[in-house]
Amino acid sequence: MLRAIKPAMSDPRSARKPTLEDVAEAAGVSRATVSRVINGVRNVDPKLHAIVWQAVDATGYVPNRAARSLVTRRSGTVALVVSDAVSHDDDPFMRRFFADPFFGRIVGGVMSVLRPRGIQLALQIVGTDDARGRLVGDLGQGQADGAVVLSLHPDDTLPHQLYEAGIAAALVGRPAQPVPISYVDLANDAGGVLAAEHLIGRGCTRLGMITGPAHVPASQDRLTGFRQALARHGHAWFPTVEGGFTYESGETALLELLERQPELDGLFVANDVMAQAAVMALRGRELRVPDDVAVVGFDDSSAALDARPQLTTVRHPLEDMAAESARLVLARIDDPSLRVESVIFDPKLVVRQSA
Amino acid sequence: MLRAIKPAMSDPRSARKPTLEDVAEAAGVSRATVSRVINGVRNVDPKLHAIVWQAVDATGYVPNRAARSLVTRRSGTVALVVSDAVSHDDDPFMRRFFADPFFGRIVGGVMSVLRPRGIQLALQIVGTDDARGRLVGDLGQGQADGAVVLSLHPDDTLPHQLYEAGIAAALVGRPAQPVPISYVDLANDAGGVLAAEHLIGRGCTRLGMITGPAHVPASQDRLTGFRQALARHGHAWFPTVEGGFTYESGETALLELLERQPELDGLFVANDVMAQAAVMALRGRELRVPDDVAVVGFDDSSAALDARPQLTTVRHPLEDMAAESARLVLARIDDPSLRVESVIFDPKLVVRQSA
DNA sequence: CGGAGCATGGAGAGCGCTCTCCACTACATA
DNA sequence: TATGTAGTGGAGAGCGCTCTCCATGCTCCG
Repeated sequence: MLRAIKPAMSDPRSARKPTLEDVAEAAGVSRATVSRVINGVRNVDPKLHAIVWQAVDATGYVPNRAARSLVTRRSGTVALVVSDAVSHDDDPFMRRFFADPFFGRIVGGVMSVLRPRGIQLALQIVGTDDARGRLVGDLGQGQADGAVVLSLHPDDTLPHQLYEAGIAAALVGRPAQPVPISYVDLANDAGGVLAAEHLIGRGCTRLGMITGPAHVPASQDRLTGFRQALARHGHAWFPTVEGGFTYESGETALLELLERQPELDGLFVANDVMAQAAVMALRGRELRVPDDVAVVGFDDSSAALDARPQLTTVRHPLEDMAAESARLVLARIDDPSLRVESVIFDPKLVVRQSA
Repeated sequence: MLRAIKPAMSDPRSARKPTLEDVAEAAGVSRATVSRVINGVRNVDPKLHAIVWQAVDATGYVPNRAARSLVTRRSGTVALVVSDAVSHDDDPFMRRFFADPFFGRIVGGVMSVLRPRGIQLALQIVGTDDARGRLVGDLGQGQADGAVVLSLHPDDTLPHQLYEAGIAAALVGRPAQPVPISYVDLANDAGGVLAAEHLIGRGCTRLGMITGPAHVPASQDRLTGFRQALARHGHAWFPTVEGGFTYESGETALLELLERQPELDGLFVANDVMAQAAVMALRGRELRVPDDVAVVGFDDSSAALDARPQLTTVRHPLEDMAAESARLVLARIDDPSLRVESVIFDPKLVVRQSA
């Protein structure tokens, strides 16, 4: 007596998935023709075209991505790489980073471009140099066709490695070291200008600024814009204190600034977290915000809303920037010879209570 | 005269990537042996082992994932699926969702499990039924080995479709409709108990609750826990008003609640956003928080920190839950016959100023 | 000393797909 | 009728890998 050799088709896990071959047989054509129809290439008789699609429906065929990318050398995937220089991979900083809306807004922006084109988004986090090396290898091998890179550290070597490896990439944020890779960025200097003009418009005359770390390009640009706008209005000089983008550094910086300019009535802070700290510290000194000192922050992060009074701040169009970075990567994948490009977005002042 | 046929190796894009074959040649062994070494299987002479790794280094070999998964039928990828029932894919709700730390915390939790094992995370957003169908097809074809699913809508059919298709999956949050898929969840009822006991501990006697939508399991559980804990303390009845988890609904609900219980001195609200709205509305009625009415929220979201006074609230261990869901998927991929499992996490009360 | 038994490495098939060739038909042109 | 020219579909190679078989060489015991 013979036993059936075919496995039970009831369990979808063991059921053999239909292949191109099966569709071809069902449609009575060759594998190649089915492939042509599915990929919409070349001249296929419209009659056959219809028959093939019918067979696809009937068999429930879904193309096998692995097989396809093995031959096309395209994975249909773009990686979103978060690169940071932490000592170990489970750094608490990363936890904070993920919990920050910043990350989600970028994901949303990138997805809005990728999804309509049926391209996958693969998330990659690299904290160590070792991980970066592996990532470059994997991308070079075609694990993804390109990468949108979030470099969180100014000394990050990843952009350069990606360039060396010839991987299609775009950076979110101008790289600290010039590197021939396209990037999107915010016109940080324009943000500084916005802050300056708002404070001057309010009638502030004794201004000051808490800057970000001097080696971060965005910090420099915010300062430059602020300074130039003030200069245009005749303010040749104002005190600045460098902060580290953290709450504590904002507090310290404010106290130092007050020492150097006790009459301060207008303050620009290079990010919201430090601005929030500054506002708290001002109130601790019995200075009212905005009546005694008007404060403008930067980022429009959740810190701006947590602060009391809520912060007037400079806002990134982050989703749009992320979307554009995805477009840049896609363009580069299509045509690697494309010239390196940068797209700069304009910030917007969000007026709340602090200024 | 002969021209060199080999392409210039200077451009990494056109340079042929080394394959197993190349490594085998360099090591003077067969392809199969190299494969064995790289995958760490079976008995390979330690001497050859060393030689092979040396050849891997020398050639800069990186395995081709597509080729490998074509034969192993494993992609080495887990999908993080966000499933919602929106009319079109670019719903503003999605924008808000991505900007919410909730999303990032889950990504972080899932990554913490996947990364050490070298497994990719692919992000998938499905808003329409059509997209859901395609997703199930793609996953069935092996685009990913399994999926962590965030179902944002109680009527979502995706979990059931995944089960039908035999795809390894785990849900974050108990499904509204029972379905044989593992899930992680918060002990929402325990959260209700925490809130009740905190309010009673403060001496509140005239209690009330603003619940979430009745059809959302989490809402029901929060109410149940709160009710049972109060009952244990002799509070047989308290007024409840149903809200919709939105700011506006919280406002409206509070006003209705005050009408039914003007003497209210203790309030439990099923999420922070509504709680924040309730606090504002209470202050608008000249009722002090927490002195006149103590308020406990739920989620420990950014709304809890935005509120003034800041909210005492019930906190999810969201990262841990997400990590566990990833573990469940991985376990199921390894052994599809595993029984369906649920892992319930305990919430924690975060005491701030509102109660 | 012969053969069983085991450790080890190689040969080769084949995963599902794309894409280059090539064959064939149909029609126009010489 | 012989030849040129599209347009169309099929045959088949091969992408890079894993894994099952099989051959080989060795040890060990009767």
